[in-house]
Amino acid sequence: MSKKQRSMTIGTLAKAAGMGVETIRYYQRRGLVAEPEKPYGSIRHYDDQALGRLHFIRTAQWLGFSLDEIAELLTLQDGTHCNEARVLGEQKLTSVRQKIRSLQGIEKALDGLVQACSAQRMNVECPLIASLQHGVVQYSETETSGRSNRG
Amino acid sequence: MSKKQRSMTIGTLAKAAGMGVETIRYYQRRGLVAEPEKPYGSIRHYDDQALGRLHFIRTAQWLGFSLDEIAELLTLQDGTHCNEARVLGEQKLTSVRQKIRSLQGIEKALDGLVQACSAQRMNVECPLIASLQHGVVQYSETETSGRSNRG
DNA sequence: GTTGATTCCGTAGCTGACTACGGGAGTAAC
DNA sequence: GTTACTCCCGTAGTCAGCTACGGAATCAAC
Ligand SMILES: [Zn+2]
Ligand SMILES: [Zn+2]
Ligand SMILES: [Zn+2]
Ligand SMILES: [Zn+2]
Repeated sequence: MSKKQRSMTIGTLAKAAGMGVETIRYYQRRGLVAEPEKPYGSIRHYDDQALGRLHFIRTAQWLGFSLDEIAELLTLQDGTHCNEARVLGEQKLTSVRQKIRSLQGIEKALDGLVQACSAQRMNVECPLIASLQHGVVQYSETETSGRSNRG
Repeated sequence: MSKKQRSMTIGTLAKAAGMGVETIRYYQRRGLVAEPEKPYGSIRHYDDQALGRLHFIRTAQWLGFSLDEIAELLTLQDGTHCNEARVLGEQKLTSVRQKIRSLQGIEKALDGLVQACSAQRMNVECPLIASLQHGVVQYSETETSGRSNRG
């Protein structure tokens, strides 16, 4: 109880949520947040519930969920769908861990190259460049299957 | 010495490099690989050097370099620019480590949520959803400043 | 010497998550 | 009551890195 129900314009809401007005409109178009009724010859007004939804979206996004996935999460909002939510969370967790592993492989490889670079003193070739040319880097490129790391 | 200088069409080259023809053409447009002369009324031919360049690109890409950065790396190809190459490598290494750290923060948060989800037995609310709504997750969101994880 | 795949070339489309533009209507400050 | 911001709304542009399309020319197989 005692929820202060202040009413905001979209600009105020955007500022409160730390995002741009256009972003909110975009979410509305995507169906992620509702567009409140517009009083005749006036302007739409938003309440704290709308702000909560934007928070939800931002946090879920930070956790790696796409907007499509967030739309799915939002259908579980009543909190009675623990199993479904947990499954989505677990899937995301798996993919995050995979990303971490593949980035760690890359880190190892890059670190090796940079160190070789620092160490070379009499060689003509730069070991880093040479490795890119002759493919000395290996470290389990496997799962990322080609170009890595993004997505 | 003893470099077999077989001559390939773009299709063969693409197959050898494990990428599509269109990708190679795209790299040509971007200036990452050269387009060999086209004999009058004939077809372009590619050699092992071209293949090497594609390998270079793919490996560098796997290491997290963008095509623009790869273009820069390619100007250092003669191997006499160790310092420049090393600096680029170090920068990339830094950004990779940053990504890993922020993903680890996310992993921790997600793991916590999933575990809370699994543990709840008598509560009405799903803890994962509730956290997204009320913002219980914190774990140093700092450096990624907003939506995370991508880029 | 005909069929069927490849090459060539320019241009256009895709994904995801925004971001910008333009022009009219509404609102707030002074 | 005028100025200056903000809202509304539809459409279009951005970024990276491809991927697809279409129609002619060329090549490889039989
Ligand atoms: Zn359910
Ligand atoms: Zn749950
Ligand atoms: Zn130099
Ligand atoms: Zn070097």
